[in-house]
Amino acid sequence: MPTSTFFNLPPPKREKLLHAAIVEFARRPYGEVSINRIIQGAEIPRGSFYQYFADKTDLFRYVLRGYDNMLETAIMKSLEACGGRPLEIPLALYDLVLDYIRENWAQFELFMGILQKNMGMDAGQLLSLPEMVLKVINQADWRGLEHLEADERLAVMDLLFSAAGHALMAVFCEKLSSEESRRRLAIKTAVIQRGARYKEEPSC
Amino acid sequence: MPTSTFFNLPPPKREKLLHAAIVEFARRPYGEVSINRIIQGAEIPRGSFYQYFADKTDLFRYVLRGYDNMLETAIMKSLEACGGRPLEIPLALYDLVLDYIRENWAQFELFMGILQKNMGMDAGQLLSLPEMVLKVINQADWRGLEHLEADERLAVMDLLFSAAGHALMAVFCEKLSSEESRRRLAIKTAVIQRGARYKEEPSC
DNA sequence: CTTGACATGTGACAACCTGTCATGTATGAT
DNA sequence: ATCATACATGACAGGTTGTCACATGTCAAG
Repeated sequence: MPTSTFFNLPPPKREKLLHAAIVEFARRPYGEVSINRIIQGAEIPRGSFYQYFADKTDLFRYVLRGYDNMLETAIMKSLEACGGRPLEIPLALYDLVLDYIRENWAQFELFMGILQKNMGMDAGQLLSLPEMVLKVINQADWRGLEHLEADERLAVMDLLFSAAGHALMAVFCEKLSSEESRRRLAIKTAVIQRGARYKEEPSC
Repeated sequence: MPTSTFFNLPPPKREKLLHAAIVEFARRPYGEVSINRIIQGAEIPRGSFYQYFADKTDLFRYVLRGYDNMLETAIMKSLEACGGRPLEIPLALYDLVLDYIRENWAQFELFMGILQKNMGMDAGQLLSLPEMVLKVINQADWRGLEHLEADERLAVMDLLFSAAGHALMAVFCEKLSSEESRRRLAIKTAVIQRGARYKEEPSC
């Protein structure tokens, strides 16, 4: 947690520091992030930085927090966009995020840069995705689906959100075109919906 | 790639260096790995290290490569263990890896430590999992299943392998017990098999 | 043997990094 | 005007990496 001193800072100074930090985190993997470069970017002396943040992880945690709300908003919007139908949510989320990316490219490039460069370090645990998935499950409308136990709902949404995350990451890392990545996500959704069933004797 | 000099090293020396590196990578996140500690552990002078490896990433890549084959073996064994039935493979893999972990704890703790501490940095791209998944798809026996296009097969196995990976990681990070993690993986498998279907008018 | 060409070993070094801390400065209450 | 508290600051110790000039092996040809 940043110190109270940081929050008492005049907003322009605070934001300048934050921006310098975001840029640096987006450009290099965590281990190579240099506080020196950050304070140069923010034009504050070294000592001041440590007045505001305990260390690099403290700053990193704080930076990521800032994106958590954004992601939650996107998820809630996509829940709405597909009328609460749970299986459609991850695809809607994919579209929404990609649209957002195109409009706010600079912003998102930073965010994805941070995720890409640091995922695994801590990012996974810092973004409170698991909680968000639970929230979505509770708010989604499951009535149109054949009955699923709570465990099964969790399983389905876990699979789909994880797939959506991979799909977005693949686009950002330029491993796949956005169309191809969307197509694959759609196939995954469809397969989960239809099921990969073992053959049975005809029963009707 | 390590230099040829490295490969010309007398095996004991080479392995001592490698072991020191593995231990260090397993103990700290990539950015905090200290070449100083590695060369102290291996009892070689600093200059020698740079005669063998271009830098830290070069060493890291090489270390990870060593585990790639191990993983491939495990996957192929699990393919066999479940008689080629594709949907069972990830569960079999989960069991196999967990058994292996219990028997070769020291080895695997290192491996998982490396993955956990560095995943996202590069590990995902270094382990050639995507290729392995393709191989499994080709070798599995899809005849028992209702027809799936090639794309759909890829989608299914992608979902399941990703789920298996998460399941193992959850156990290792002690976020879940091995039983609970296996249970969730089994549910995911079952859901994918059965499908999360929208209700239809009765058709028979 | 001796020479020389080449592969390998070596540690001092510059240049960078982080987190601390003693000291200086502002600000607001009394 | 005094004082306490909050804040600003850069020099510093101790760590890091990658390089490089030089020392030492090794091996084939004269």
